[in-house]
Amino acid sequence: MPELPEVEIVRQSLHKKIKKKSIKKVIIRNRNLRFKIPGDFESFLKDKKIIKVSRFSKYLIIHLQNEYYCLIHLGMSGTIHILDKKKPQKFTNTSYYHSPFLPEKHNHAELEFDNLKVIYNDPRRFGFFEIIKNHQDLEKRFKLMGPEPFSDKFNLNYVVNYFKNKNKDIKSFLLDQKFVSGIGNIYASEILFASKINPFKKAKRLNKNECLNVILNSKKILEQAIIKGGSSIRDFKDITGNKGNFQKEFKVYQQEGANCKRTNCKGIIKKKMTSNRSTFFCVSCQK
DNA sequence: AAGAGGCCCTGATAGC
DNA sequence: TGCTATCAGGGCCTCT
Repeated sequence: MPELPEVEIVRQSLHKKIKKKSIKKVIIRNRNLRFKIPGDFESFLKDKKIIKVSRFSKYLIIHLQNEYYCLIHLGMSGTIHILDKKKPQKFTNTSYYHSPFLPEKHNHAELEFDNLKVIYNDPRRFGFFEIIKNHQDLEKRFKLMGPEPFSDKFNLNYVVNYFKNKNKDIKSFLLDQKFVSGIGNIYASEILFASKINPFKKAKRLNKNECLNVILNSKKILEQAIIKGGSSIRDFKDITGNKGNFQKEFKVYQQEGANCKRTNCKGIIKKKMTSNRSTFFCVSCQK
């Protein structure tokens, strides 16, 4: 669910809250996430100081002392909540769409600090944790993935070469983390609308200019989403914390049946399901 | 080897 | 009311 912009919003507030603090206690209530949390997970974190929280793609990276790293992937439904023990009534909500109240169920993991608790909640359990024990392994871990849209590596040469002879449709490539990292189902549709490209066009059929538009719009839309605090498509009516606003900017996502927002376009927004995922696009101006 | 599709899981909502 | 079906922002695995 959370794509790069949402994970970045979580990162920013998490970093502010826990940097330079030491983990006093680790509680795992349910080890059965996307991947099983190993039995020695707690010992890697306990009594370690947080250097900083960074991010690659949709992964949060908690930098621990001694070059240890704890990766967190939120999957589809993972959220992170911070409970301030000094003000037990109030939650700082680093998730971008839940209500400010801590959910009662599915709080699978807790990191306790002196006056603070970080709680990982994930109903569907598609998220996961991963411990990485040195800097080289961290680099290796993300080397297998494509560049982020913001990276200089995500340029015209890279994309044009990558798409040669590729018979898969362009939308699938935007979701393919080996091609580009951080884009998910919402922003893929939005990027292709902005680029006036039909999501089901085969990648090898894209000309240079279309490739360039995909590159530029990927950067632009993700940047704007971060500035707007991410997208909150569910449950955001009661948020007092970091409420996202980018969902107000959706041009096609969840806009099935609406008129195309492009001036002078008379098209209708259509939704198409392929392999259980929805794609939204204008039938008229996306060629 | 690339590409299509199934599957992991729970919850919210729609339709009968 | 209570059942069933469908869909949700991800990504790994298997089959062809």
